[in-house]
Amino acid sequence: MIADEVRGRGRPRGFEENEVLDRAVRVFWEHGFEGASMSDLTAAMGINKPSLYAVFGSKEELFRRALVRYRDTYVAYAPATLEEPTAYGVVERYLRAAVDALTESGHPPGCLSIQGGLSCGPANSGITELLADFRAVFEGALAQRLARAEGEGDLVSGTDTAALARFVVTLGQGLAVHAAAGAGRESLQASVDVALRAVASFSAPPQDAART
Amino acid sequence: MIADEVRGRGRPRGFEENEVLDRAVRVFWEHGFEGASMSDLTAAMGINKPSLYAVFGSKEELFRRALVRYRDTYVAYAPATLEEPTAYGVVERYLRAAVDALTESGHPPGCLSIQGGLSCGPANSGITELLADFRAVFEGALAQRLARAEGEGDLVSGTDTAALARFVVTLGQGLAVHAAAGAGRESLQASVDVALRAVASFSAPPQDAART
DNA sequence: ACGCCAATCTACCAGTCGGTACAAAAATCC
DNA sequence: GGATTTTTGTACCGACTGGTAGATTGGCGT
Repeated sequence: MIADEVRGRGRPRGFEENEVLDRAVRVFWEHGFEGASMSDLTAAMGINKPSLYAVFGSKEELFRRALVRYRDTYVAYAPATLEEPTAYGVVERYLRAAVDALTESGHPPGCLSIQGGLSCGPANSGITELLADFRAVFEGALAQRLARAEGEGDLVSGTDTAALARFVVTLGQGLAVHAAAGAGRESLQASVDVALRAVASFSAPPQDAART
Repeated sequence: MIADEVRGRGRPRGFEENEVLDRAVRVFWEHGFEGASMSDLTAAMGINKPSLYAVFGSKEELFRRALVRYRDTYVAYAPATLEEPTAYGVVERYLRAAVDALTESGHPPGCLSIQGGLSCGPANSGITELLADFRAVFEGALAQRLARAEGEGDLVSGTDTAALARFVVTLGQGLAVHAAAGAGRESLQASVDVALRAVASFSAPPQDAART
């Protein structure tokens, strides 16, 4: 029995937390941490500053909350791709899904973890690190998945799986940069076509047709 | 006879234009357009604001000047790579040189055209576009070079050279993102190793061993 | 040596930044 | 129906933003 709506004792809130957080995500996504002012944020969220500070504490904490919300809402596809049975399948599904997500209509193009604050002023360098750590999480998970694939004989023995994982996420980040600059979905998918050739060159041939 | 030092009639300048511009490049490179305040800039450049405004006009114009200076100083290697005789050679040299430049000690890691302002506040969206255009220039030149390579039989006939060019610059931008986050040179070069496999798969076999 | 003129310095501008004090408003508990 | 408790709205805080006015400095041509 989870009762998160505790029937408070004072005046009830006039907004839902995730709802206003979603709006904050959009503003940060579009303008970055420093480019989004508190006025922009409160205007988009439809609440006043005191309410915002009462719930989220500070601009930086709001951003951290928004980043988590962004992950759960918009990047849930990424870990799911790791469940594909083959390494090639994982990479293909991830890159295809990434391009679709980066160019989906209905939200800003690109990726919050890139747009949010690749570089910040001296006071906000913590944001840059936060985002770098955020991106590193999936790279680590992908590297593990590809290492497993090599162990399973799914990638040719001796494959540098860490380099392959880094290649994939590096391309993914480049795709995010390009998407944010307005590149179309088809042209990005064409880049993915090229990248998949590299991945294919590491994929072990089907077991029933092993060479030698 | 070019006399750019006109021996002025009033008090001579106490600084050299390119010298202070170089310092501005570094500040923008590290903190981005919005993250770099005029105080940061003047402090690093060693001049006062009125001097700065007298020479450069505004923060945005200073950034435009800094970007040109950056291109001439730090990205001169890029167009030079197009002179390699083969498409594979062009791409390999470009990506290798890019990684070296992105991770070179003595200046901030990464690339000004990415760090400078991937996203900006509503007032400075012009900076974002300026940088996107800046990046697009090399992509266009590379696409042309690869198209020429296909015509010369250097790439297999029917190769989507535009997609290949986009793939290469997309990876390059991903490398810049990774480098800015502190990735090491070796690990980035390992990613390039992977990427080159894709490029190799488009390279026509040596003429003296043409198939069929 | 004097006047000219551009470059420099100090001090300042209005506007915005992130963040808050305080009182009115709206719900529950007794 | 108070008294209590929490949220909301307004109005404000000092600090800093990009950008400038005006007096001063210093090297040149004459």
